[in-house]
Amino acid sequence: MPNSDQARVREKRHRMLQAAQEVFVERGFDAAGTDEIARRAGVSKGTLYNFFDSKTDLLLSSVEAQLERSRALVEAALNESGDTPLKQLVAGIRALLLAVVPDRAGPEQLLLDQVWGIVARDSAARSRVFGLLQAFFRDREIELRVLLENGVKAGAVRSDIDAGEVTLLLFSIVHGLIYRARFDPGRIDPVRSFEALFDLLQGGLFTEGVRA
Amino acid sequence: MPNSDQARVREKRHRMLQAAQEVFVERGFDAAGTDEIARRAGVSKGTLYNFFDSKTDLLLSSVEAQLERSRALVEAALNESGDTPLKQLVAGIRALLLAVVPDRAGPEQLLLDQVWGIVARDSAARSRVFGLLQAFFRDREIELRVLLENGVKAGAVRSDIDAGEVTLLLFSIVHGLIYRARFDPGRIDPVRSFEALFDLLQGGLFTEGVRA
Amino acid sequence: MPNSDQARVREKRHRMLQAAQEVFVERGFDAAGTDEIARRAGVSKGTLYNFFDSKTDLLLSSVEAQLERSRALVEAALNESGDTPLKQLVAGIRALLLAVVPDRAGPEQLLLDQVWGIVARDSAARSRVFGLLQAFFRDREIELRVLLENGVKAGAVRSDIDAGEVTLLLFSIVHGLIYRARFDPGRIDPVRSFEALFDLLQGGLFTEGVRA
Amino acid sequence: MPNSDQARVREKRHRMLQAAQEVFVERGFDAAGTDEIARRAGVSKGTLYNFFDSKTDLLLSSVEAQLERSRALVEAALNESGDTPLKQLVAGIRALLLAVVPDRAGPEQLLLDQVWGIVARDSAARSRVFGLLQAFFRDREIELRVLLENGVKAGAVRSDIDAGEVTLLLFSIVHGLIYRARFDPGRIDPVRSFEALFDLLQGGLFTEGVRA
DNA sequence: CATGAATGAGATTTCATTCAT
DNA sequence: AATGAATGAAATCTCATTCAT
Repeated sequence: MPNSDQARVREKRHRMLQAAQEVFVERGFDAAGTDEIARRAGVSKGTLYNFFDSKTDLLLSSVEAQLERSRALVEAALNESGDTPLKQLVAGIRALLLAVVPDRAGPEQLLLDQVWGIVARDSAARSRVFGLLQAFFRDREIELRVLLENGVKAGAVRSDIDAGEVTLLLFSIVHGLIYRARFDPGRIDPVRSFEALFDLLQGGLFTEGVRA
Repeated sequence: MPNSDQARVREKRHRMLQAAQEVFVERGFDAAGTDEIARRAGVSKGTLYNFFDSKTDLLLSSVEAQLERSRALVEAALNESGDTPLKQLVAGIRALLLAVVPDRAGPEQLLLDQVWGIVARDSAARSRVFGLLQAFFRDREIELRVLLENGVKAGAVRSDIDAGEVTLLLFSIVHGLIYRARFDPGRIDPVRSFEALFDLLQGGLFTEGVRA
Repeated sequence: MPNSDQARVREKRHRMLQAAQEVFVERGFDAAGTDEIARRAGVSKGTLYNFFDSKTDLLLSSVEAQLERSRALVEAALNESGDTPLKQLVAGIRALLLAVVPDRAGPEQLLLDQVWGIVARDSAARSRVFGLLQAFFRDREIELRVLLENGVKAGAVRSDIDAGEVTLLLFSIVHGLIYRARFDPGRIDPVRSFEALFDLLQGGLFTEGVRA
Repeated sequence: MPNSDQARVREKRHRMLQAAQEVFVERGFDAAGTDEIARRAGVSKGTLYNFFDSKTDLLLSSVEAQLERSRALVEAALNESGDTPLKQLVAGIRALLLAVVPDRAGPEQLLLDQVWGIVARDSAARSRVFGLLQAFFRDREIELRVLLENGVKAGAVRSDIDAGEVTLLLFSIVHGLIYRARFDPGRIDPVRSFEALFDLLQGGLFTEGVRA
């Protein structure tokens, strides 16, 4: 039954990544022990190292898996979003935000925090994680820039803008609000702030209403 | 000469923080050794521990010192900035950006990266570092919100906005561009993007030109 | 075809011993991995353990196989050697030397090196390997002592000697030159030194010429 | 009291080497644990690693110390030996033999066994240990060759010999007898065999009696 | 106050061996 | 008989922190 074997292997790998993610987020990368990860995954340490080269590989593979989940969430949101380019655009940005805000999407979003301490000391890890993040955000940007351009064509977005530049700024606000909310959660609610942003842009950047 | 003694002590403390900062940025917090920090500072490890409680304390104290330097830079920029509220506002935001972008302000700005691995495992550190960052950014926001409100009074800024909200969004863009530029430096130039933002806001948020 | 089966089994066993020998010599016993041995032999690790009880057994069996090869080399040399007892004696000693000097007989002769680290910690292994070596060298000594005694009878060797004692000393020189050449290869050439020994013994121990 | 400090440091280093030597000989290099070495030396593992770079360094430093002890033993024997070159020569060779035969000089002489497994996998260790052994035996050879040459001048040694060659052969017998006695201790007594060698050489190589 | 030798808990990773298929 | 994934004990080495001098 090679088919069932493959499924079991995939499931085991998934369990290990899941456990790793949890422990990394709870304890931080360096304080996380491979012992605990293996125990939570229900495998031996040896098996852990059969699947992953090192603890660092385990972290970066977890990041990879998490980005894939976020991608799927945004994709689903885009498919379900409204019928005008502007509604789709707003839905897409909101989905991205919801997919990566720890308060909403769950603590596993804090996994990315753990890479910054690694990239300072490990150039191979730096290359890999930077590549992953670049690819993820460039793909998301392309999706949304298309929607923005459609909005321009439909007359729903100011036509004298540089769509790429605006997309980047919108994404930066996503990044920035999330970053800020991390250490100032009592004051900053990224989702609420984003609603306010849409209101602000309406009449400026946007020529028609964007609130649901 | 107690005066000279005090100066010598302060200078020694400064040297230790400087050395710590360098090593933390070069190697990452966990890989950084107190041995090397002490050696670079020209003191013994015992002395290091007379001044700081722990390696974590050393990191957080370094962060504190760096935020103070950034604060001074922004203050200086505001004092030298133009004579209209809008020019002052733009100068202030630009100064903040320049003060905290690693590419411009130097690699020591990467110090903050090292904090995220710590806060996951040490709640006391989390409280302290979050407090520092909250205070720093709230103070900067207050300064700039005042300028924005002056801009409203002077008719240079749209009057139907929530100044606090807009300030937060402008700051978020600062955060977000810096965050993004870290892992996508070939594509993102935060300073250039900010100039583009001002152009975009002109005619929308701003009612008059903001470029120098 | 049970006959062909037996041959296949023997050949497989041979391949495993060959691979083990190579890896032990290249990496040292403890650094050698059963994974690599199995891979080089073209079998699975499970098969390896069907043929051999443990990694130690694999090493000692390799030693055994190598001693058998050396025995065959010496036997062949004796059969082909000259017609006088003295010529046969010299040929036999030279053959032994050539069969066990790593520089001439190949690096597999270094296999025995790996044994000394094992015998310190494993008394069962010690018994087995000491037994193998004792048997090998006693057999060789008996062969050569007979030749020496024949030489005495033929008047080619001083008659007032203890043949057993002299044989032992000649063998010790073989051992010693090989041992020394291992760590001082630039200075010691065991084969050349042995020729010099024969010259020296001529006129003393031997009463007639021994050089070919 | 820097003087007393130095002495304490030296004594501590000595204790660590002593403990290491014991454990290496008892268990073999790879099976020896740094934990046990530290415990027997009465220091912590950290201290062990303050003095020695690695377990391998600890082994090679132990070998170095042991060679120095052997050197001192031979030197003392030479100083106390008889008044004729021949007596000194025989005393020197006997002292060397007694200094390095495990049965007589103690089990620590088995330390050298442990290096052969290391040199196969560690070229830096190989260089170092080969250098140590080369230096030790070359120095001993020089000492004894001088005595042999003095014996020639005094007419006590055959004058048509190559003193270097003969020295090497005598040393090889030392090596070889020790090697052989290791795995065939019931049959080989190196000291007795050496006495027999002197008897054999008398009248051949030596022109006068050498037994005390 | 300063020093730096000593500590020892703790972490990652390896690898011989087993056994279900 | 053959396979190779899984095991998990074990081992070296590091490093923040202390404290006697």
